[in-house]
Amino acid sequence: MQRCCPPAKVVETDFEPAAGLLKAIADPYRLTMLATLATAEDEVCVCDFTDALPLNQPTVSHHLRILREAGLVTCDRRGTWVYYQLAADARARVDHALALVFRKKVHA
Amino acid sequence: MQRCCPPAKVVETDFEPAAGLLKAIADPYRLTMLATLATAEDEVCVCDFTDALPLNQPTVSHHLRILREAGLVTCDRRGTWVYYQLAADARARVDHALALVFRKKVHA
DNA sequence: CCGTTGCATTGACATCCATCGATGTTAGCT
DNA sequence: AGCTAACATCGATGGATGTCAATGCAACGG
Repeated sequence: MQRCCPPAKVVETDFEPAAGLLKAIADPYRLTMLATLATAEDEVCVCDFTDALPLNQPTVSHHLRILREAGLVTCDRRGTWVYYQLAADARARVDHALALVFRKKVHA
Repeated sequence: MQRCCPPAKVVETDFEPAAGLLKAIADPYRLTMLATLATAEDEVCVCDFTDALPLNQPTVSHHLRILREAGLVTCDRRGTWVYYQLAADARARVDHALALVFRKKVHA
């Protein structure tokens, strides 16, 4: 039987970091949080999320923690309240991860 | 006690579709497959993946199915072999989902 | 102080997901 | 037809993930 094809070369890049970043984003509530922070162009208090989302407070805190640990948001406690902000390079980091994936073949 | 802040407005967009698309991508092996298809700029045989990845054949098939159902790749059976190709609008669909999230406030 | 309020953390549970062995299906070869 | 090869599907299993009640902790007000 013939070969199936000219043996294609599977890329060997380590996509673990990129996958981790995308995993942190791949949730409707976390996307809502990111979008809110992006459109606000400013800090947003945690209570705004707990008020607006159909989630209990611990769950909101959980999602915010994931975004925080992914480096996509930063938080700042002032008094009793905690304010979240979109990390300056959040969009850039995601774009970079995608560029790593979708880049075309490099022509010599 | 004072209010925490001028009540920020949480966006009400439905991010389920976007999250679904990102979830389909948020895996290192699936990113590897997409990157391979992108750099190949051509079809890639399933056997190339089963050869190159440390996964059994059913697992490779599983990941390809997820990408297929997300509309990110297409497949074409020719004889015994099945060739996968990056969907033409794959990159655009992901970019659109991200644009939905990271768009700044619309100034009236 | 003491009670309250806002948020984080813990522990438990249910569900989803990645992986693989076994089996099914389709195509080619003799 | 019978055999083999390539890929898909099924079923089971272990690990990851989303959710919430209970608890902890820090900051304010009385």
